[in-house]
Amino acid sequence: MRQGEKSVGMFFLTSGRLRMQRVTPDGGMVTLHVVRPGETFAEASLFADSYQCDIIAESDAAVWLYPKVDLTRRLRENPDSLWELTSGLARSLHGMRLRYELKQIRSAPERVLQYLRLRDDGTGVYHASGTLKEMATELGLTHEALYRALATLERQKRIRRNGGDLQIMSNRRNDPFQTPDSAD
Amino acid sequence: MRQGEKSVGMFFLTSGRLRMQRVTPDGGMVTLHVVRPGETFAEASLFADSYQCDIIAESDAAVWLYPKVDLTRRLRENPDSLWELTSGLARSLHGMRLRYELKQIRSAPERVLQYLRLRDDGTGVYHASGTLKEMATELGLTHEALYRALATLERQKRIRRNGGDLQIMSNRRNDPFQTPDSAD
DNA sequence: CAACGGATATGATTGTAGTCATATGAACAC
DNA sequence: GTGTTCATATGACTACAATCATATCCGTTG
Repeated sequence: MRQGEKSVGMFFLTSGRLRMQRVTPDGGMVTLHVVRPGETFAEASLFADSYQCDIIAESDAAVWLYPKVDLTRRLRENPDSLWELTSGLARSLHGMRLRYELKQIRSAPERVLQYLRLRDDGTGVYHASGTLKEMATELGLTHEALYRALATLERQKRIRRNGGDLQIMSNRRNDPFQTPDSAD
Repeated sequence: MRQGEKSVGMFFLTSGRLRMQRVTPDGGMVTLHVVRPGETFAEASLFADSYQCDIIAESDAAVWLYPKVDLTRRLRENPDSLWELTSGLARSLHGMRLRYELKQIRSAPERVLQYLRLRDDGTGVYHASGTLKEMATELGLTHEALYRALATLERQKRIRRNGGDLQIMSNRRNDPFQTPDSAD
């Protein structure tokens, strides 16, 4: 899909990897976003007449297309579906903010720990879905850095590992039953 | 505002700085998002009954509240306003993706250049609105790193500076008036 | 079985952004 | 005029993630 083409609708990526990029006036190339499976993209096409960027498949990829005309009609006729789209966008936005904030953390061990905390469902156990390499990519680290970070955290007894499971070790300081933690 | 409290609505920050954070089950603290002036936040509160995080004012701050009940009523009665909210979210999402992608670039000079390219309106001139320090914050760099990056880019003749203006120097390959610069 | 590829791991080295210190210039107060 | 504050700038040093190399373990395939 090319910059300036008429927008046909919104997409959902089922497999592969896409790169959204733009040619800048000075002739340079800027990557706007890398799309990974499970993501919707080009949502803005619903509100604009043409795409403002190129989309390149970095590998064989499969997408669903939500054709603009169908989708807008459906959204107009059925307010609930629009509501659903909106809440989906709000969720995505929240997710992006989380990922962004995670990247503000420079130290690899800290970043990994916060990542695990975000995924903590209360049990404190994170069962690595997929490989550590994938987790490294998601964290924006090289896999080597992730291995080292996990080793460091384990050495510091801040996490425990068995097999693919990662368990955060409690942080509570004076706890028998939890004292209010100095919150920054 | 505290984790678990009943959600009262969505906010818009006019001044100050807020930190959205969450206490994790292990007693640790995770920053979810730092809100800066001009941003809306807690959009998800429209779709949930309670806030899932604390919001702390890091300085004196002023916000507008869009009360949930009023807003939802208005959005239900007036589909156009819902449409507007949705497109706003899509735009915010796009903006976050840009910022995220920018952070993937590790080299400070490259990051700065891409940032300028994103802001290129075609003239190739970026008039620094605000200080360079603010720009550094937005780029996720220290101000020292930004000063050095700008100096480097200027030395490499990839940008030009006069006063507060930053101009990207052309990169075009087949430009008769320009030596082909190995781009990327 | 051996051979291969991939994930996991760790060691050695390097590049570079962060950190701390310091200097200059402009704006402003008194 | 002097003092204060802030943005801008640069130098010195450090920390640490990336990079490259190497090794082990495992599952698959022939």
